[in-house]
Amino acid sequence: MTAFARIDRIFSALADPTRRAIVQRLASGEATVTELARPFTISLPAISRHLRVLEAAALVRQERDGQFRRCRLDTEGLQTAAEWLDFYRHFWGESLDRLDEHLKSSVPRAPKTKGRSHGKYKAHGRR
Amino acid sequence: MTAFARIDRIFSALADPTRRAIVQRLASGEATVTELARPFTISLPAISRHLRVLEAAALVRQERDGQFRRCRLDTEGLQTAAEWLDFYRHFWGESLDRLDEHLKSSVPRAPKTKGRSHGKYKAHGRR
DNA sequence: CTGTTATTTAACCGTTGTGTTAATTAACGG
DNA sequence: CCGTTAATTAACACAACGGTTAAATAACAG
Repeated sequence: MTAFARIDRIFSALADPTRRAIVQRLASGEATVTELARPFTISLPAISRHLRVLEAAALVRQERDGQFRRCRLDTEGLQTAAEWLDFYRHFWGESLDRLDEHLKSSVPRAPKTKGRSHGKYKAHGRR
Repeated sequence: MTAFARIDRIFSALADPTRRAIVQRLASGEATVTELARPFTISLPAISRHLRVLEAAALVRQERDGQFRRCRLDTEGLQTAAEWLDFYRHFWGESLDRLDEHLKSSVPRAPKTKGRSHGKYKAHGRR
């Protein structure tokens, strides 16, 4: 699986409020699917599918336990997302420094960044 | 604006690959809308709307500059998202410790977390 | 003024996501 | 076995999303 696909799944998964609530709930300990569903008004199948999305994003792991299915947080997804955010957050910090340098060297405005060598690329994976 | 709404906008915004690409691009410096659109195959109006979404999420700030509109990263959104992730990531770490303690005190399995006092709540904001 | 460039607004449309209910599979308990 | 509980699969409805093109707005340049 490509790094892009992983990031995409993680942020798509976290975009849904119900799924974020599930992550929050699981942060305080494991739970079965039915237990997870209880506080919500939505149906069990809906929760079940949310869990599959979370699992595909490496945000949740499920483990069969007889009749039950115990769900736990999977740190990997959270970690990956946090790294993505931090990377661009810090990158931005650095470029601020570079911008500062620029201003100090008496250049009236930052370069227009025109004529870059980006190859045209499509809007990536469908959604 | 509630904290929940802010988080929701941020993760919804980051769920789209085009919007993440814009964030990435802006990490290396400001750009106008047309400049941002260039590497993509999608139309300018599409980019324009993506930018409004990013702005509403405090991930991008726009500033009029005559005929142009200069776009820059807004650290606030990235920061907020990173904090959200870290909070639950660390919370999970702590509860692992608590789980460990539990196991060491010869309890066969972690408590079932039944009969919690969660009030039933709906699936929050529409999408 | 007039034309050109930059960007947004409006109207529309196909796809995807999320919810539902009904039916199915799996495991337990008498 | 049989009934019950846990969870998933299937089939469907509907809102929201992200794309498009055409038209509008804004600022600049002759």
